[in-house]
Amino acid sequence: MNKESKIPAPSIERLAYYSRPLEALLDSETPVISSEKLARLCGVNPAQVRKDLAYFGEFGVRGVGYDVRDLLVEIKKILATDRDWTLCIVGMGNLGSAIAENENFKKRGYKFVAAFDSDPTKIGRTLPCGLIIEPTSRIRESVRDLKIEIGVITTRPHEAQRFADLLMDSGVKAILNFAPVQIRTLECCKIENVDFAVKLEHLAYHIAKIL
Amino acid sequence: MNKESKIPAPSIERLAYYSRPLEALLDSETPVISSEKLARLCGVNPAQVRKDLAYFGEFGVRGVGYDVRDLLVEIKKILATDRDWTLCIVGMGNLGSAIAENENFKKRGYKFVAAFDSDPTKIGRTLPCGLIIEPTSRIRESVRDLKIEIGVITTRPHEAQRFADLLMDSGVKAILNFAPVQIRTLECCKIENVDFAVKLEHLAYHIAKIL
DNA sequence: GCGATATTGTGAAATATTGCACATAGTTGA
DNA sequence: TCAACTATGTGCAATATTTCACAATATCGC
Repeated sequence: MNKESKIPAPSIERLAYYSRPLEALLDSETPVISSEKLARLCGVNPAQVRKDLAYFGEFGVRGVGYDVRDLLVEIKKILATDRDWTLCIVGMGNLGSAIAENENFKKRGYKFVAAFDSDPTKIGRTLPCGLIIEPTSRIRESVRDLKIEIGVITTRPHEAQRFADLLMDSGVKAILNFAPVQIRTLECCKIENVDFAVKLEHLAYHIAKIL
Repeated sequence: MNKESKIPAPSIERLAYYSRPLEALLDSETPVISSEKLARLCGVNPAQVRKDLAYFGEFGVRGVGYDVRDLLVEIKKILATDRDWTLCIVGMGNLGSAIAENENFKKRGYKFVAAFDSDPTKIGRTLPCGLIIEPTSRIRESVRDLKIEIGVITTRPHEAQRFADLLMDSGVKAILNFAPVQIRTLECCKIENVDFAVKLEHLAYHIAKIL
C-alpha cells in the first residue's frame, strides 16, 4: 500500500470538480485564483481545496493564490486526462447513443472507438459520430485489436454483469456502468457505477420530508 | 434540527441501492433475505445494511432476516418513491432525450410532463414518449400549471445556472443537474449534480497509476 | 528595507462514517 | 419445554474526512 492509495476518494473526485471552473476561468483569461474563490465556485470549504491539492504537491504561491493555467495542467496530469483514452460502449439504446455523442466526453479526450449491441436490428447502423454498431460477439476481438482501455455499459440491468465479465476478460482496465445493478469486478479492473435514479430518489426523500 | 436530518446522506443513497436487488428478488419470488446476502449483492458490509435500515425502524426479524416484499415497501416509503413525481426537463439534446425516454425513470414513478429547449429548430418536435418540446419561455407557466416538482437540467454548462434559477423561482422543489457546472440553489430547493465525466476521470486516475 | 496585507500549506481538533462484537430475540426439532 | 441455531439491532471502537487555526511565505506601497 503506497502513499497515493491513502488519498481519499472524495479528494480525487473533487479535483475533477475543480477543473470545471478552472477551464472557464482560463477562457475568461483570469490568471490567478485563490482557494477561497475556487472553493466558492465549487461549493466546498477553502481548506478542503488546499488540502486536496496538497496531497499531490505545492501548486500555489502564498499570498497570491494559484495560477489558473498551471493548476489546470497539474490537475489534468494527476487525473491522467492530459492524454486520450480509448473506450467502447455496450448497449446502444437512447442513453448509450447519447453518451457516445456527448461533447463533454469528447472534449476531455475520451474517444469511443467501438459500439456494441445484442439487438440484431441495430447492428450495422451508423451513429452520427461515425461509429457503426457491431454485435456483442465482436467485443473480445475489438478490445484486443483497438486496445480499448475503458468499457462503458448502458445495457439493461440483467445483461450488465455478463458484459462486464466479458469486457474484463477481454482486457479492459476499467468499467463505467450505467445499468442500475451493482457490478462486481476482479481486482485488476476498476469499476464505477452511475445510477441517476438514485440521485432522484435522494431528492425525493428530501423534498417529501418538507411537504 | 430534527432526528431525521442526522441520518447520513450515504445511508439514504444506499437505501436506493438496496432496493435494486430487492426488486429482482421479488420477481424471483425469494421471500426473505438476510443482511449478509443483501450486503453482498450491494457490495457493502452487513452491519451497514442493518444500521442504515435501523435509522428508520425495525424491519427485520431476528434469527430470520428481512421479508423482501415488506422491506421494499418500507424503503419506497422512506424514499418517497411509493408515489409519482412530476418532472420537467430543460435541454433536449441527446442526453435530455435519452433521459426523458428512460425506462428506469418511468418504472420508478418519475413522470416527465414537459420538455423545454431554447433552440427554435427543436421547438414543436414530438418525442417518442409523446412530449412536445416547448420554448424555455414557457417554463414558468408550465411549472405552475402542471405542478412540476422536480426539474432536470441537461443544457450546456453556461446556461445551466440561469435555467436553475428560473426553475427555482417558478417553484420546483428540487433540481437534478447533468451540466458539468456546480449549480447554486437557495435553501428551499434541493440540488443534486451528476457529472459522469467525473467518474471517468476517477477511473482514469486509478488505471493510469497501475500502468 | 520594512510594515501591512494576502493567501498558502498543514498539524491538530472536530465531525462523520463504518465496522466489530455481542446481547437480544425469533425459529426449529426433539 | 428447551437447547441449538440463526440473524437482527446497537453501543462502542476504529477509521475516514472535514474544518479550524495559524505559522510560513509571498507581494505591495512607501
